[in-house]
Amino acid sequence: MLTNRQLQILQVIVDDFIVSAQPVGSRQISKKQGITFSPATIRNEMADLEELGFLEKTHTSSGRVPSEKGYRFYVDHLLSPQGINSKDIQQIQSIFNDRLVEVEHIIRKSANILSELTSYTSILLGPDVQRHRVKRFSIVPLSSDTAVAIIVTNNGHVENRMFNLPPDFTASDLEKMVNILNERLIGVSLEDLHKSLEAEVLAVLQQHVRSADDFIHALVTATMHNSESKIFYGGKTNMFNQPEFHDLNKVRMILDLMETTSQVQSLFHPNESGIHIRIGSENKQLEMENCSVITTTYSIGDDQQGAIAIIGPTRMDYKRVVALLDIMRLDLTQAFMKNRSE
Amino acid sequence: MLTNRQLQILQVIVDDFIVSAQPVGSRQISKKQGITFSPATIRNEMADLEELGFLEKTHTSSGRVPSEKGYRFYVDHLLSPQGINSKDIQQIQSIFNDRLVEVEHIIRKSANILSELTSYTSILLGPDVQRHRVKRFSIVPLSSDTAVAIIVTNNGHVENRMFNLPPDFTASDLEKMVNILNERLIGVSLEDLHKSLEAEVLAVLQQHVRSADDFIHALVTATMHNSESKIFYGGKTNMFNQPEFHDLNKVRMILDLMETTSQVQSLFHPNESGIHIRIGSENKQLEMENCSVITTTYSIGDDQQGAIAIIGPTRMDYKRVVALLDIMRLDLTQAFMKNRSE
DNA sequence: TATTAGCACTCCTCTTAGTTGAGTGCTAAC
DNA sequence: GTTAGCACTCAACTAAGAGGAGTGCTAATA
Repeated sequence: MLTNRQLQILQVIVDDFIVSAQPVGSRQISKKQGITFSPATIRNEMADLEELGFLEKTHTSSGRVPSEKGYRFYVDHLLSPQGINSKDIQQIQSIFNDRLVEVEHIIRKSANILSELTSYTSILLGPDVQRHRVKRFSIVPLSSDTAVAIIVTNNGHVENRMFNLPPDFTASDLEKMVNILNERLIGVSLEDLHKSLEAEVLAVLQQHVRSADDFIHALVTATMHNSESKIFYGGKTNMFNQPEFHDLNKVRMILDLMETTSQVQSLFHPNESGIHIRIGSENKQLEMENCSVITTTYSIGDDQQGAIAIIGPTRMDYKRVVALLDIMRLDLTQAFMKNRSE
Repeated sequence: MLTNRQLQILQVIVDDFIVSAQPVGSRQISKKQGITFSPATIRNEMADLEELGFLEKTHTSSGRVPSEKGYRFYVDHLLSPQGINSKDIQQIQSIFNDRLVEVEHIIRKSANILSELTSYTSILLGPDVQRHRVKRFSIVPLSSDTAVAIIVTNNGHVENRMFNLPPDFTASDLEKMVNILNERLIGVSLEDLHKSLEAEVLAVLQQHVRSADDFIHALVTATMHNSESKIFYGGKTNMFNQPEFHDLNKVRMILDLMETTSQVQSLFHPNESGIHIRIGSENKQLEMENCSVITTTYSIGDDQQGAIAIIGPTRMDYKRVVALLDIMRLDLTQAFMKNRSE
């Protein structure tokens, strides 16, 4: 159990290091407001805190730097909620000024504003298209041998894909096919679609329409392929500002990670509400060992969910980011609720 | 006019510097195959070439480095066409193995392979959607007050956008509207669409349908907004490999430029066929003063055009990149022709 | 007993000086 | 016209020393 004084010192060190990025010395701490004891006392306490694993030194005679355990403790126990500047709140509100209908635009704008306000990198996940339900199928023939299949979902998302028509395919075949699809598949979620297509619809189709296989195949790949939710980035190069990322290799690894959809997806914890903080090696990705990732989710009507992540150095301004994410999450959720009931 | 010997020396220097990234000295040149004269002679020639502006020194007693003028001359007069490794050709061909129907997949794959083969950054522009023609309109109502408008183009591209339905809008209104749109606008190109909508269709619509303005507005913004052709990147972080980009600021500026659609668009010269090379400050963007950009175009059926750009340091392997782009351009053009006539 | 002043010690950082080596320009000989 | 020779330049590296921020420990103090 830490004493009050130790808590106080740990807090000062983390707070100071977050803004200065420099090891914090005892003299420096003693000059802080609220600190009533001498540098020597602080040195003793720091030695204890180091022994307990909350602090580290960069070399034998340097000041102290928070360890991952130190950040973790800070985040869990010392994070007093912070108010956000009214100017910043205004900027967030400006996302919703335009009365945009499209989910995508709102999310894109949110990503940019979040990265601007935090000066870190933001990643926003759009709604998980897989859980949308089919609202309407249609097929538009383009030429004698190609056509494009279109699926509209209940949330207004549109998936489409071109496919080849078999040579003996007629307009009436097409019409029959569309009718069958619309009869059978309305309300099926996209994630279940390929099952339904193959199990239920294929047999019926084959009875009424010649060579339906190609079409079913195209439809299956169309819905399989775009399985991931869309990803929006803000401030991709913001990390260049951080002194800990003056190493080209680190930056490169993180940028490369962000180009890999699967890696980005795994930064999030779907189905967990609230705000989550992963510090340094708590992240599963090796590339992220110098980063902290703060994530949260927001809802987009129904049971649809989106997610937000902020990526910064472990020396991140947790207080501010948590506060901003909290506002953002609520505002987005609210905006999409209003949208729906309009 | 340069003497043969000067040409020879300039060529050796550029060729050498392209692979080594180190200033080239007279002794080093004298050891190259085909060089029969002594370092002292070479030094004299180099002094002349420097006076003529083709070479530069990094400091008074360093070897020589090509100037921009030197690269320009090299590119214009010394670029012997290079054969490409059969393994590389095979890799390019692999793009077309899958017999993909979708233009987008082919282009995406091409971007990746180009960046891999060159170890530079590649940017591919997809077809200019603005020149597609309307094939079919449809509107799918989602709820009592929202609907999604869908435009399918002759090339199988699908644009869509949600909009709000006026409160007194009925299903028959919707049907009428769609019919009118399909009667009047089939065959209109997307770039002319908003004109046609406002000039021709709006009046007709207003006669038959209540409060059509909102819808027209949504349709106009839908087609305006996605006006740019899609951009695909390959090897965004490849430039980290180049020693000239060990400076964080340079890399950052270029990465930021690549996030700005308008800036990226202006790298290209639409409507100019063949291969174009911009060296260093020949690029209009200040961020690109250390880069060379090689661009070309390919055709996607009809009069549709796509474009390719490779971005690397001015010390780029022009020979190889030009050869690769040439193959790529032809293969893409051919692939899309085959696709259409299938 | 808890706190603190004092002091020796550590180690990073910055500066200066010296060495090495690759490369040049110029001159004079071939 | 070409080339060998030589003095000179300058970046890059190494070594040594000064300065300074900060620590840990000891002993004095409240």
